[in-house]
Amino acid sequence: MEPKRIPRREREKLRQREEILGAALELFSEKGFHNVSMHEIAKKSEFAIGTLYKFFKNKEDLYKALVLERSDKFHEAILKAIQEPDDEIEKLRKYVRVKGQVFRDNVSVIRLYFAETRGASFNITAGLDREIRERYGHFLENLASIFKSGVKKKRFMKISDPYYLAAAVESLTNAFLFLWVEAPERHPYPEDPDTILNILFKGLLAP
Amino acid sequence: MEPKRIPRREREKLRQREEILGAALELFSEKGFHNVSMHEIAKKSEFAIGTLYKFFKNKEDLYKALVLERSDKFHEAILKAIQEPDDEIEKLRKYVRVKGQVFRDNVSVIRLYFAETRGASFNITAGLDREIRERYGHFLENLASIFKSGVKKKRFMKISDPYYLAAAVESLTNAFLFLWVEAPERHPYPEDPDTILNILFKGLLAP
DNA sequence: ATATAATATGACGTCAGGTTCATATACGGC
DNA sequence: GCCGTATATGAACCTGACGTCATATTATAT
Repeated sequence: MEPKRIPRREREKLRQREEILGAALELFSEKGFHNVSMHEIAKKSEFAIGTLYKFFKNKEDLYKALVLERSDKFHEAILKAIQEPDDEIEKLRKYVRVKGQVFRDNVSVIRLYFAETRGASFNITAGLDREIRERYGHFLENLASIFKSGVKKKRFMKISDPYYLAAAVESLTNAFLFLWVEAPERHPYPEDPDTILNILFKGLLAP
Repeated sequence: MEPKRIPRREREKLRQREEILGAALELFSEKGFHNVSMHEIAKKSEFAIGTLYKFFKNKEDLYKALVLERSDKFHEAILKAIQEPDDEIEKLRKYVRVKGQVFRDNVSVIRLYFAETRGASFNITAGLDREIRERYGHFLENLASIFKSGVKKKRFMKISDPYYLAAAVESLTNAFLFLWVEAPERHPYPEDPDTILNILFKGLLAP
């Protein structure tokens, strides 16, 4: 009966690390990389500056760890969720629903996510850029496979390349999330995933 | 017969201002606001630092002028283009085509545009943020009106709120532009606008 | 309880970069 | 060609933020 695999000391360290990253996330997501100082992060997380440098070799390293770990967790959650249903349509619905859920629960991570997947990745000097894009590419491939199998099973019409369709749902949901972040009351993220998906599912052109 | 309304001196000044903004655009679009120094801009534009401060009261002011003026020009070009055709479908096609055109001709402005409309607008300390979003909002309203009249004329099915449809085409085209910027050879921005629009026009679900 | 090792602290050195301003240069009228 | 005004210049100044390291504090072992 050993619930704690990791030595007490190590666990404490991890907790501290997490504490720092949490404070950093709030600050970065609100003000961006360059408008947050290590002093601020130290103060918010209630550690001394020197301590931060125990965990991360510099500011960029801290940021990189933060973005990578959080976006990994986030992609994992979504990928896991869409593994489950068998039906492609249900997969898409679940994707839309879970993405909304995850974002709702981690509002501050959204800004970082947008900041790093769209545009302004020059926030940081290279490096992170490449890694993030690679993972994002994998994520899209994964989404694309839904469309591929959907087309194969003749459930979906072949209206475009699966990869482009993946990019399309991604950007479509992002658009709704974006509207929501901007004006939560005016544009709530829809409860019913079909509110978003119908834009894809149904044809716009009158027959 | 007075082709030059503006005194020679003034014209010269404007030319200089444009020169500075041009150099700044290239630098900012490549490295982002905080990774570009006034010294760099001065050097690239071949003016003394002091001269920059003749035109702009500080770095933020310069950036703000740049982003606002360029994105205005850009929105104007697109709006003007979609005024012309009468048919809603043609309006959308023209929109997709012209947006691609404008972006192709001003690659460096893309990154700024993405950086400021999506995410990372915390690049700068407030102010710009609000103005950009307002203009972006207007732009979307304008797009939305296409869908509104399309539905009214029974050319379009009422698959979603016009404003959301506007956000959808916007994000859809952005997705393609994004792919293009990332890998121009692998994902060229489509010549035929319907390659993009079919995702909207045709229904994904098999009947 | 004491000694020793491990860890945490934050004052300070250093330096990059935004902004200023005294000086130099160009311009225009006489 | 000369003088006064307007404009351009870039060296120097100054703020602020990163990262270090000598010291203090806490934990562990005996």
